[in-house]
Formats: sequence, C-alpha cells, structure tokens
Amino acid sequence: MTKLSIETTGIRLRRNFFTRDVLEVAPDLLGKVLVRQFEDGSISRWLITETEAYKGEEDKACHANKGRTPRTEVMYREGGYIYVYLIYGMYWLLNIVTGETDHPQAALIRGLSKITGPGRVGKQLKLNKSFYEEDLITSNRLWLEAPIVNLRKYTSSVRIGINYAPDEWRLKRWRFSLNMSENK
DNA sequence: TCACGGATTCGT
DNA sequence: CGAATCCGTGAT
Repeated sequence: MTKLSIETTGIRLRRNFFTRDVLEVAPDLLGKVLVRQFEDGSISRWLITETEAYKGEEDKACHANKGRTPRTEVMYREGGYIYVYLIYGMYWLLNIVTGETDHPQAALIRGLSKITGPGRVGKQLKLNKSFYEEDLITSNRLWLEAPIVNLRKYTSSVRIGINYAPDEWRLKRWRFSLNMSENK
C-alpha cells in the first residue's frame, strides 16, 4: 500500500492531452499530478503549480527560435515528450513538449507543490540528459496523472528570465500560476 | 576549434 | 550583486 499525500485518480494523461496548443496545455497542466519513480523504486507525486508557455520559431524567447538544432529537435515532435536542458551549467529544466508535429513548442515546469523554481524542480526530480525525449505516455520513471479534484483558478503574468527578448515577446503573459487560496 | 552566455540559485 | 559550472550555438 502506498500512502499518497497527493490525491490522484491514478489515471495517466494520454497523448491527446499534450497535442493541443501550448497556450491551452500550459495552464491546463496546473493542478495535474506529476509522478516520478526513482531508481530505487520509490514513487513521489507533486501537483504542478507554475508553468510557462514557449511557442514556435517566432517566439524570440523560445529555444526553437533558432530553428531545428540537436537541442530543439524534440520540440518538433508531437506533444507528450520531455525536453530537458542544462542551464547555467548546473540545473536541468523540465519542459513538456506540446502541440502537433512540426509545431515546436513546450511548457516549462517552473514549480510544483513544495518546490518553487524550475532549477529546484529538476534537482528534486533528479533529472539529467537521459530524460531528453522521454515519452510521458509510456515512461516508467516520469509521467502525469489526472487529479481527483481539478484546481482551475490561476493567474497569468510575464515570463521570467527572458529580458533579452524584444517587448513583443517579453511582455506576453504566458506564465501561469495556480492560485491556491482561491482553489480551496 | 573557440568564445559566449543562458527559461537559475545561493551566498555575501 | 556576483559566483558557480557546462555545453549548445554560431562564428572563425
């Protein structure tokens, strides 16, 4: 018997959840249950509390704005795959690829219940390069489940850490934060 | 082959 | 406010 601190239905999210546009999926990821099975077999669950949308080659803040490269290749796949990359030489940031094939886009997981900050998320989940292109639909070490109660109230704000992007993209309110108090 | 800098965090 | 720490990317 596993004692769960997060209430999950145990039902894994399927492909069609992820193949929608990132501007639909990113806020819809809020309140979903992220599950990690570690090497020793132990399983941890968290609620997703904060996400950001990165959409297309036109989005100057999205890594895919450089086109297809070894790093961005996975973003061109259909939704449901993992895009991880090392930032500042020390943090593996977790992204979930969304949309249809050849529409490069992804949702950055910026926060989970009890874990604030994308760098800390990768650290707690013990992510590394081997998670690049992991399939959330079939993976036995990382996947998403539908919660029993779907929390829906959230706030939109500008994305963090992309001051290099021109205003047109820098000012888009594509950061989505679960509003815990209004969801009680 | 080289230099640059980043979707961050932590300590001073 | 600056260091940590590494590799993808674009230029040479």
